[in-house]
Amino acid sequence: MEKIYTIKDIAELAGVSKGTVDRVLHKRGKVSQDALDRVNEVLDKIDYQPNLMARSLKKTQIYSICVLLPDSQNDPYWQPCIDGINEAKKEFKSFNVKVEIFLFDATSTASFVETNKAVLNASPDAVLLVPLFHKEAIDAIETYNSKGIISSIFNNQLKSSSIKSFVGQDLFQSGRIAARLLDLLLQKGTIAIIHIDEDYENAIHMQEKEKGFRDYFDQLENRAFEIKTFKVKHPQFKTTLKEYLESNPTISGLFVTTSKAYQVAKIIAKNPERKIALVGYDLLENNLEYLNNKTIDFLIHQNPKRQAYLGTTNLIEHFIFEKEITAEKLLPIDIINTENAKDYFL
Amino acid sequence: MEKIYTIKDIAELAGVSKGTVDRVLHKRGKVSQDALDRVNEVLDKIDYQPNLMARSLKKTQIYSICVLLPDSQNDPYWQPCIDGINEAKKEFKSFNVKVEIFLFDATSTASFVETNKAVLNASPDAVLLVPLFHKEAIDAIETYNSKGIISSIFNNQLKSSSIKSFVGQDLFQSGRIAARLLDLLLQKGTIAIIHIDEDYENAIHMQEKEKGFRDYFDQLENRAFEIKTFKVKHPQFKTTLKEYLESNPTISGLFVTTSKAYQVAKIIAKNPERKIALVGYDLLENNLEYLNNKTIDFLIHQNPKRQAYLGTTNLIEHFIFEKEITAEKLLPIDIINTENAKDYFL
DNA sequence: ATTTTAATTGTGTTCGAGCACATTTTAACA
DNA sequence: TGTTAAAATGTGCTCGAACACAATTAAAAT
Repeated sequence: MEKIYTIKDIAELAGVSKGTVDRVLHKRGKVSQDALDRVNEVLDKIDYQPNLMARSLKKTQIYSICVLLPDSQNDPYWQPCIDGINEAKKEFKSFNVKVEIFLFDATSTASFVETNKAVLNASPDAVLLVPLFHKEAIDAIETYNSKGIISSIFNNQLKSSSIKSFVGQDLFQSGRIAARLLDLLLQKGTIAIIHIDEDYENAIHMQEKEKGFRDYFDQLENRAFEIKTFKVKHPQFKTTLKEYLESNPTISGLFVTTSKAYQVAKIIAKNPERKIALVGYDLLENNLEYLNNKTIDFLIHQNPKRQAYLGTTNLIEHFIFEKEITAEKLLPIDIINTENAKDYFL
Repeated sequence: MEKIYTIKDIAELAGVSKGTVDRVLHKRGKVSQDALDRVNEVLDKIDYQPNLMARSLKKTQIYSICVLLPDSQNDPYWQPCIDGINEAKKEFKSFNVKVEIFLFDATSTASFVETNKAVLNASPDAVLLVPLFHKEAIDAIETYNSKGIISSIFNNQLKSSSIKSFVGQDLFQSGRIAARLLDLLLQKGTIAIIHIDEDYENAIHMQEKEKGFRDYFDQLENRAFEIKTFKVKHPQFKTTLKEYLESNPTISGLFVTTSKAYQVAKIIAKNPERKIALVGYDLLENNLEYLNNKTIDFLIHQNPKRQAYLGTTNLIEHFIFEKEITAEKLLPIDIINTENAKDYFL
């Protein structure tokens, strides 16, 4: 247990006053070369760790962080994020940080833009956002950057030099995991990748998952599988998928790239004679229902709660502990079946 | 954003001095009924949150926590625990807590007892330990309790009213998960539960896993499986298991209840014509090797790092933030295959 | 050499809680 | 009623860092 040095200790060792040490440490005001050298000599010799309690007690500045994510009203996937953010808030409530949540409509680009404006209006020190809309997100992040506001993202990856941090999963690998599971479930046959609802061209996450999925089967020695892709949007969803399955009687496995596996499950559950293996995403209540009755075989957990929690704490700790912001944090990709599902809610 | 009250604020509101408020808050010294009522009235009305920075700045007392776990020299399973504890140490290094690690020999009851003595000698404020030896652990915990030292455990459950906290997994459920996976892999046939090395009668964790495993198959409607149990200790391990498998040619699945699945894998890998499904525990390097060459189909991750981390932080936060100690924290039981294994090392 | 100005260095207060000690009030007793 | 003991209450310092401001020293200008 090494000695813990204070500014006063350093001042004494260097033969100057604590004011001078302070000036050296914070590079403020003018210090003579002589004093500078003497203080630096001491600083080199010892490992000075500023007392964070004392610092944050003195500092009256309150850091402000805004978190921008989709409203869970339209998509329950986002609800756990709110919980994660609130957990982070609670954990650091004694510190000088204010965390505000801003929700936008995941179906509306305009809403995303507008909410970003509102965030800008609050002029926070940092923003954590879900960059659902590629172009608009880039714009927003550039604007934040130009105002000196730190931007971090979670859930989706998005390349931009203005982004300080990303928390999420390796979606390519995520696709591979789905592939491995269906390989195990089926051994051979035809599998369809189902992209529901979102615009495939703009949804990089779907593309990445598909790439990983196909990559797995491409690398398999025996070409026992045939992989198809099926894209469908909501309004005609039910009939279209039904027809698709009927016209492709060889399909014995489905990989749903979004959290909407329950919608697919609802359809295939109506025809229990035809056993179709089904792998999807996220622990929504609807999904769990079909997981428990074994219509869905596996769910892949994207851990939105932890993503939001880590994204938030990463920023908080940067401000109050001067921690470096972790540029990329990839969370484990959890495989969920009937038996371990409920453990993930604690 | 509600106002943050200080002791001074409360004193003014109640019309007393901050000394009196302090006495009320800490129930020390004598306070007149009148003053007590007035302060409590204010306290009821507002939500006073003591400033933890100020508190820990003032308090010079250093809390001491000892963590007692098996040496990873004999069993690499324990290495991640050390990492988890060090992570906790690092995170809270600015605070007045000292965390010391004590290692014992997992194969020696005497070593466990002795290490507990050493811990007692250090007279810490709390102890976090792995209660590997049932009787001796109970004894140690009782001793700690009698000296006013808080005891928490992780990895193994152990019932005692003197234990303040347990971090671990639901082992019964863990067995069920293994069962579900083998069900999926095989659909039908004979499966053997393999208990390696440890003394089954004293290893409750093995018993619980077996119970859960059997429970799953008992609840299955179609009795498509036959479940056997096989116990073996190290010296004769190799030949015994080989003979066992040869004399039971119908066995097509194995469930190894410890982290030693690689030892089993080594044997069955020698006879690749006979395909045997294998599910085991823990992300040891040896296990991962056989997972990657698909001799092991699934590993169940017991997350020792996180267990140790949470056990430690739980105690630290109790001391510095006066948080309640969480009595039981059950971690999710992660299912690992070739594709998601490496994600768990971040 | 003396004044003025700039550069450097030191001192003292603050943040909020905790606690020792000083002071005041109340109760007890002669 | 006065004295003393006991109970209650208030005051002031401390923790370490930050920062404003005062004090000192050095350099420049007269």
